Amino acid sequence: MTERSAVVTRFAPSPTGSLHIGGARTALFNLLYARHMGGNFLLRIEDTDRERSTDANVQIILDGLGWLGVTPDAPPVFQAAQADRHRAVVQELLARGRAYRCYMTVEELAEAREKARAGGPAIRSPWRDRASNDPDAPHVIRFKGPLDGETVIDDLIKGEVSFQNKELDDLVLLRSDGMPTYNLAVVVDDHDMGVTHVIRGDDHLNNAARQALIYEAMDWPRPAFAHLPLIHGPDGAKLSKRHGAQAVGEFADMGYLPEALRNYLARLGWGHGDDEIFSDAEAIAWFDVADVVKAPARLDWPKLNHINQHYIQQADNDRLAELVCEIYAQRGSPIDKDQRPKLAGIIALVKEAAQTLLQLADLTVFATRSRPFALDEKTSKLLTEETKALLSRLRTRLDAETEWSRPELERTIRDFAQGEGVGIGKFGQALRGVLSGGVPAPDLASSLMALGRAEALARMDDALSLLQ
RNA sequence: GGUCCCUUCGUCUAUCGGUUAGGACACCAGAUUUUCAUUCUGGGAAGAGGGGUUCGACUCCCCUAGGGACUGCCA
Repeated sequence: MTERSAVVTRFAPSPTGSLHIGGARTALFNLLYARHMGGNFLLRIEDTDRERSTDANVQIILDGLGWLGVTPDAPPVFQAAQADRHRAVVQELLARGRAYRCYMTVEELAEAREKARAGGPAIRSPWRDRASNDPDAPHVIRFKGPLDGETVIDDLIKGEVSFQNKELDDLVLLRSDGMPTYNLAVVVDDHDMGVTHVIRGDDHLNNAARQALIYEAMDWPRPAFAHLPLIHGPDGAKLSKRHGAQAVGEFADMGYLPEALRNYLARLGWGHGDDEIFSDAEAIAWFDVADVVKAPARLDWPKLNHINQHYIQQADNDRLAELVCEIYAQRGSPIDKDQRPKLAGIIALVKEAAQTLLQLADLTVFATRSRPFALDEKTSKLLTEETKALLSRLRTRLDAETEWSRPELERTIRDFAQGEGVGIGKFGQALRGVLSGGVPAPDLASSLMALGRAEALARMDDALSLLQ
């Protein structure tokens, strides 16, 4: 677009709740675009609503972004701290005749609003053209918008969007308690922070016109706007709690890897040909806000799971072991630190079947449970005299195994079946049950590997003696 | 109600006037198999509807329908 020297984007969440998945994607797109253009990505905490903003929520946002790997290039700017600057701009607007004091009561306002909704014109305070200027009486300061003409937003995603100025009401700039409002604060802060590209949710498209008017009134250059469609739930409705999760912290708790969520989010509302799985570097090289899809996208759990599974396969086993340990701890059955290398080995054998870290943890349970344990009903039934005799002989063979490796164990099992003149099916399920106790386990050779010789043989002994 | 936005397989998307409308997830079938899963092969599946513009529209314009956002001294 223009020849601006350096691109500056920002993510501006309000700490009145947790960091939503939609917000996380907005932040990601801001980051990707800034990186793509070789610019900077900033974070601004919009805490002008003093009643609902909390430090805890600020921390949640920071933690969430950190976990996702979408971190700003500078410390966050806190909007409320800029209140003096905001007020100064309002004074300037007043001086320029582009704002006015409004003394309407809440009742009068409610009435005007009702009228506006019933088909009347946009809200315009009767004080707009009144001379009264008593700074001591309770009042708000409103923007004095133009009555005619139109305001055009050249949105990078939506294209040209025009608004009739007469439809735009005179928004409040300064509340009666002297605190600036959102629409004023964003404009001032974006200007002060040198933001060149405002990339934010679709829900702000209407505000863009009002904000454009403020830029104009201050004779400030307008940034480029890009309004992203919102993320909806699987049913097409606005994403909410009943859809499973909305806070990024919840996605972490559900066992998603940050790089998987990043990849999924990037693909949600944006595409690059047939590419589905790509690295951060590729995303940066390929991403352009102008390519973002105009329509809202729905969150699709199965696809997220699939991508997550892919990244679990790619992930380093020691890292996965550490994450799985955390899950064990959360579940109230922590594992000793020195067991971690062994856990990593187990993970290597079972991870192909895991779509989430929670599932990965489940898949390791068979190997980490402590002996002796009761056998499940199904396995008990399988253990007939005949099968036990088979397993007993197999135990001898395994005990004599010189090399405890997967291919070797596989061969031993095969040879054993052949030598006995039976199919693997004759004892395979029973052996699995004996080794695992009935919880999910991988193929026989892998299970034996995961347990190690001593543990595997001990478990067989347990089962065989238990049922003597 | 008003203003604004959106509309390609079930879902995410590719296509930037000329394609048998491609891919991925999901689904179905088959193969492999000692459970579950994985893996492999194959399959069904789309331009909301109606008008234009054009030699030719998914692609450009208009209308209708449906969905969404906003309509606060919230952000």
